[in-house]
Order: sequence, then structure tokens, then C-alpha cells
Amino acid sequence: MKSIKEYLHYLPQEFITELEAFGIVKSIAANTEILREGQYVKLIPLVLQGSIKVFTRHEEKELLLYYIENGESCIMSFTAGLKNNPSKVFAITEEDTLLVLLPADKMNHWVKTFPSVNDLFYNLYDQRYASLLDTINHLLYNRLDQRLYKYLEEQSRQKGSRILDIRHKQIAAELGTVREVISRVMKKLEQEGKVKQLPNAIEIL
Amino acid sequence: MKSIKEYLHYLPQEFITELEAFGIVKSIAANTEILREGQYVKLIPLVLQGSIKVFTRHEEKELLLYYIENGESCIMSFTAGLKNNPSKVFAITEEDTLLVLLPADKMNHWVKTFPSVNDLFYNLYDQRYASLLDTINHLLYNRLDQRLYKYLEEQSRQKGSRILDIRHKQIAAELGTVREVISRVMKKLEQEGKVKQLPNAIEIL
DNA sequence: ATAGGCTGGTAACTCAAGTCACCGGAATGC
DNA sequence: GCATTCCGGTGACTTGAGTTACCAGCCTAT
Repeated sequence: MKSIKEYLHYLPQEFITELEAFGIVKSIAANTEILREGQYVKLIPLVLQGSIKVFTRHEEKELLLYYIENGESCIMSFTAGLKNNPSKVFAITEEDTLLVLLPADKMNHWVKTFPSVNDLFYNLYDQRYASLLDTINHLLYNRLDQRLYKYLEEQSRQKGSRILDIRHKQIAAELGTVREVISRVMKKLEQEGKVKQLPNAIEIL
Repeated sequence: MKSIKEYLHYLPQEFITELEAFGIVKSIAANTEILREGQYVKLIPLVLQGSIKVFTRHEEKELLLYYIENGESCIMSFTAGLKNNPSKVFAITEEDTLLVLLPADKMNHWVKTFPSVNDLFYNLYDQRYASLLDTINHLLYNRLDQRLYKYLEEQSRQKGSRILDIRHKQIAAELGTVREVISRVMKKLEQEGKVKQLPNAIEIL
């Protein structure tokens, strides 16, 4: 196994040393829920390898907000941990994921001590703010066909493949709608020549 | 006129001194656009008195995202200023507003020097993140009647009055819809006994 | 082999919201 | 005075999406 340092080489050695002393490295299987709405947070995750999906949810209906990828952390955990607030979102590992868990009470000290850690979290906040704003704009201005296509493109980028092994049902859940609608809109995208449906898979053209 | 210190008494004297040296206090009339999408930011505003509305926009259609109130700043300006990115939102003064403008290049130094300023911006990020998430949830899960009612309640809180002097057209713009629809939904709320329409005003019951 | 589960397709319907076209009243300006 | 502008109401229509209720093709486990 690679060391923390190898994953986070751009962070200062002093911080890595602290992480090695107080962080808990943990490997988590794909599709595991690691944060639930209403949950209080004592450990803030930092992704070393893999990725995590962050969702909002309301009475069965869910919406994918953004991904947490290598070297990134969950700012919902960050504020929830620092301010002892309950989380408003839930998060699931997308693939097998390697994390280092940081005790929330140390975090406060670390961001003050290491400017580059402070910058990291500012950047994350900025990035998530931008993602949420993007999501709002999609919800407000784009119809489902455009949202679906963007979603497929993003999936393709994530997986590094133009052929996606994904169920209509899952797409529906992540876009906050239902399977029948995805089925209908997928057909539309197919007729427009933007995608091709394969058995149990989708190809982006 | 009150001094900067009187408005921002909870911030450390050292920072106030810096503000007095490098900040520009400015009074701005109501309904003035102070930030435009695509604009680069050199000065980060901090509201001393009054309030600012922040919007997203796409081809004529707008949506109110949140307010910036006393002692708060605009984190879009903050990141846009620090990272030299263009703004993705636009902002308008809601009332006559007194600001202190902070040079973006000094800001970087200040957040590192004054932990309480750093905390202020973390808190603002957190707050805006929560607002955006709230907006997403409203867009996704609530119908317009509920969104409208929440909007009216929020207006009432802001203005400190249960009678709102506001046009259907403006409401429509801030909720990202059109006047006719507001007219229709207002009637529904009125029938439900939640509001009362007065000539050129709305009373919340 | 067959029953049941997962996957996706489809038709028919409902509903919320946006669009279009128009109206009437109040206020304002010249 | 009259024209114009702002404000809000309303009916008729369109459209995108969610709902309901099915169906068929698979694969797999017993």
C-alpha cells in the first residue's frame, strides 16, 4: 500500500506527519453509505483513491450534487464537524475508496497552522459552491434531455469510458426523476443520434 | 456617520485598523447593480448596513439565491477576487447600502493573519452553501405555491413588515418565473387564506 | 422447467407551469 | 382632455414531466 505522503505529496510534510499520527486510513467498498442526513460528524474524510457521490434527498427523491475525488474532502463533513451541525446531505462511495479520516477537533487547529490546508478547504468550498450553482442552473434552465446528456458525459469522464454500464433506474435516482422518464428521454437522445443503447449499457456517440 | 469599528465591533482591532487604512467606505443607492456575471473582481464588499440580493441568470430568466446582510460579504466576490475568476452571479442592492470595499490582493494576507476573518469567511461559505442547497431542494421538491409562500415570508422577515410593497413582476423575476403564473398562484394562496392582496401590496396573514 | 427478479419499453392519463392574447383599472404625463 | 404606461386578472392552449398499469426479454436459483 502506498503511504499517505505519496497520495498527498503537494501538502506540507508537517501536515502529513500529523495525518500519520492522528488520521485513520480506511478502505471502503463501493456503494457504501458513509454519511447520512442528520448525522453528526466526528471524522472528516479525505479521499486518497476512489470517489464518493454526494446527494440531497427528500422523501424518496434524490439528486446527485457532485463527486468527491482524489485529494478532495467533503465540506459538508468539514463544517458539520467543526461546528457540530448535522449533515444536510448523504454520501455514497462510487467505487472502492481509500480514505484518511481526520478527527474534527484537530482539524480546526490544522487549518490555522497550515495555510495550504486552509487553501485546500477554501478551494473545495469554492468548487462545491460552483457545483451547486451549476445544479441550480440546470434545474432551472435545462430540460431533462440536456441534463441527462450532461450526466452521461460526466459519467463517461469519471469512468474513462464511452460505454457506461449503468441502469436506467440508477440514472433516474441520481437525476431526481423516475425510470420511465429516463427510458422516454433516452429514446429521444438515441433518435437524435447522441447515444446508443446496448443491452445493459449505454454508449455515448 | 458611524465608524467602521462600530459596525464590525466583533472583529479584532488590528483588522479594523487595516480596514481603515485600505478599505473604501462607499454608500450605494437601492437597486444598483454592484456585480455582474463575467465580471472580474478587484474589490470585495463587506456590508456595514443595508442588504444585497444575489442572483443567477440565464437568458432573461433570473433566480434570487440569497441575501447579503450586515457584517456579511459576498463569497462570489471573495473567490472571484482571490483566484481572479469571473463572477458567475450578479448582485443588486436591495436598499440603500453602506459597504466597505476591500482590495482583493490584501484579502489573501488578511485571512491568513486574522483567524477571526478566516472564520468569518468559512462561516459565510457554509451559509451560502446551505442557501444554495436549500434553493436546490425548493426547486426540486416544492411546487411554486410553497416556494412563493416561503419567498413572501422571507421578504416579510427582511422588511420587518407583514405588508409588502412589491410587484407581481418582481416576484416572478426573483423566483425565476413569469408574472401571469405569480398572479395565478397568488390567487390560490389567497383562496387558502394565507395572504391577502391589497392594491399594489400583499399582506401575509 | 419454471418461477421470480431485474431490466427496459410503452400507452394513456394527469398536472404544474409556461405561453399567448387580451382586458380593465389606476396613475401619470402632456 | 386624452394617450400612455404600469399593474394585475383571466381564459385557452401547449408542453414537459410524473403516474399508472402493463408487457416482454433476460437471467438465475431451486
